[in-house]
Amino acid sequence: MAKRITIYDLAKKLNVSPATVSRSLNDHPSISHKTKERILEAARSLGYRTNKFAANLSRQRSNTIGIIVPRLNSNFMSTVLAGIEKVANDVGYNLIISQSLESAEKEVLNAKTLYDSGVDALMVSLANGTEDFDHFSIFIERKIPLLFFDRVFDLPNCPTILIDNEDAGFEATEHLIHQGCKNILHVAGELSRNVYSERLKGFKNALFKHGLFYSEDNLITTDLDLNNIPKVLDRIKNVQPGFDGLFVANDIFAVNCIRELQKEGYHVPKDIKVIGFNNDPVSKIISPNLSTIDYPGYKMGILAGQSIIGHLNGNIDLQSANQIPLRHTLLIRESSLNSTRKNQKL
Amino acid sequence: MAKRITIYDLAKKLNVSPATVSRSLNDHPSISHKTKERILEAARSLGYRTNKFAANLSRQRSNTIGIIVPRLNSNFMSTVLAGIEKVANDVGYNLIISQSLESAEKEVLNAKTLYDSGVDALMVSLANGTEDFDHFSIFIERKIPLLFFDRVFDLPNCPTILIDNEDAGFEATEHLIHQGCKNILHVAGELSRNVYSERLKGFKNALFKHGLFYSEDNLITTDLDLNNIPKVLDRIKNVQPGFDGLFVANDIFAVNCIRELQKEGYHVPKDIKVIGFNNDPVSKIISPNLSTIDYPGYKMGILAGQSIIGHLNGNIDLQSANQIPLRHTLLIRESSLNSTRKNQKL
DNA sequence: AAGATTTATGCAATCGATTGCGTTTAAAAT
DNA sequence: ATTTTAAACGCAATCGATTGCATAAATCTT
Repeated sequence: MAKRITIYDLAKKLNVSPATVSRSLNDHPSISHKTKERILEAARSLGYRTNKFAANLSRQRSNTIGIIVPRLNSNFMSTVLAGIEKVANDVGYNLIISQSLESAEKEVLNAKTLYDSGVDALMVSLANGTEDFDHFSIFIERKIPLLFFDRVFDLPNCPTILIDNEDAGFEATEHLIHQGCKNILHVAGELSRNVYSERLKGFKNALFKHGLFYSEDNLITTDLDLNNIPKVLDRIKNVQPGFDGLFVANDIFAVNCIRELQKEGYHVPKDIKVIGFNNDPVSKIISPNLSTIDYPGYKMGILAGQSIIGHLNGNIDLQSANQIPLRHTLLIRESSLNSTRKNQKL
Repeated sequence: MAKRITIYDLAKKLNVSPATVSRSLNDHPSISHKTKERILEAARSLGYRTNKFAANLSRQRSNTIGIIVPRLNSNFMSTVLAGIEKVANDVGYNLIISQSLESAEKEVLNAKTLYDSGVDALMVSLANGTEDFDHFSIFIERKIPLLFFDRVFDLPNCPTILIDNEDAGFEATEHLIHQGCKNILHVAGELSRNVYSERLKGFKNALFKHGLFYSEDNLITTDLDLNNIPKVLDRIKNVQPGFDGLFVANDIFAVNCIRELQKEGYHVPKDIKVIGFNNDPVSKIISPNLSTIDYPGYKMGILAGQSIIGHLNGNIDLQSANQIPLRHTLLIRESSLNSTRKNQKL
């Protein structure tokens, strides 16, 4: 109905200058308490709302943080986002979220759009397909804070937030070994991404440490899409000597493997012990419950948010710590346990 | 490094007016092909990027859509968002996503912020706590397209996208009845939200149609947070005659109920048949597989996105259809089946 | 070749808020 | 009462792109 009201309208109505109105609205010290009150009151009653386009243009910032993730609809990712949104929202920042759908081209496009949109900072979890990083250089040149989380890449001055995937992979594998596994199959994601290559490293290290043999047979790399399950089953059924352990880089994939294995008559953990990664809610739903690595997504989001906002506010405190590590936890559940006396009920 | 370059820089360098540059960049018809080429080329080589603050201010729109959801980190919601993001991104719109965390106050705040941010449209799935809708009126006054999805409210001229929850609830319940259930417990969400109240309606209708008795004992309303599971278990253990059916308004809650029931020695579906809602991935992981209602989240996102973009572009085609219905599907799986000869393996 | 059209471009106002600097007014100092 | 100092406020430029209208250049008519 009524036109949108501006500081000029307020100024005219109250016989002051637009500058005074602006300063009042922003609680500038050099405005008397009285006039501030008057102006705030008028603004309230007339339903004034600041025009962010103008404000942004003027002060060259948007109070907006851009985010690029591979996909929104994964439990882990949406949990991280929830964490980021929480802290961002608390300090008055908006989030523009876009997904690369694992495509490098889309990631490039998204980065451009977000740059154009004038985001004050950018947070990225890399697509599987991403090979080069030129699309981020404009952010670096323009000193726009850039942060990677989970699927990271080391760029100068860009904080990264992640767990020690190598160590986690090591722990997971060693746990299986402790449970008696001698021949373990590792299902990894795209090795171009740190999270998967690191976990694989840990896997190999553990095998090596315990004198177990590693060959190509012990590894399947995939994009972890569920239609790759048959590949895993084939491998398990056809490779001799048979596998007694399975370490999957992702819980969703792991539980689906278990279901398929069960359909084929395998008994988990008796015939083959399984451990996943992420502590996705499904891990507690599957029977037997899935052992896994807890990967604190929400906390990661919180930390990522705090770090970037620290940057934006010029707090040099934590930012010097360019690598922010997060603690993972090995969760031992039924799917990996050596069934000695564990067979009564569950 | 170098300052950000503007149309004025381009204009000066090419000896044309900023207006010409602007028009070229926007492929305005009244610019000759030749100069357009020159300008585009220069823009490219100098790395010109449009300043959206200025553009937005000038043309009073942002190419941005605001979204408020209860929470990001639910499989259903993030799937819907993925769908919205897909279509929005394809036509050059950005998404600002915020979560209300089921709090009415936060929803109000988010709405204000998004309004201030100058979103061209707003899409909302309501918080449990929301009771009044004044925070949306400014959008309506300003003719900013407003759309509700999933958790909706009927406001004049606001499209809503949802499935027929009443019908779905009815089907789910009737299915249990067909499987022989005589005494069904329904676990509902907050009845202030359409999705849950409608499902309850369907539940009651089905009972009524089949001559089954309904009392308060047959209903538990909760916020569907998992720490309410004990309530459900208590009810099931203590009410006589015992329940032989369980209809839960949400798969996650349902599968956790099943797990707990199993721990207490109940056999699903023999002792009690269970059906959920949403077709969350976990429904296929739980053993026995959970019967449920398929709720096409991704498609909902796509439709919601298309609808709002249709509005923004002035396509009156589908928008007159203010209620966009989505088809749900009853998925019959093991958790609800009358186990006649179904007991061999699974 | 002069006028009528059409095609290309430029001028300048506009979008609304911010902010450095200068000016006025009020309070404090002497 | 006069000068200093500080507190309040206004002026006007600025941020960068858009766009209605006017004008100049090119093309077409006859």
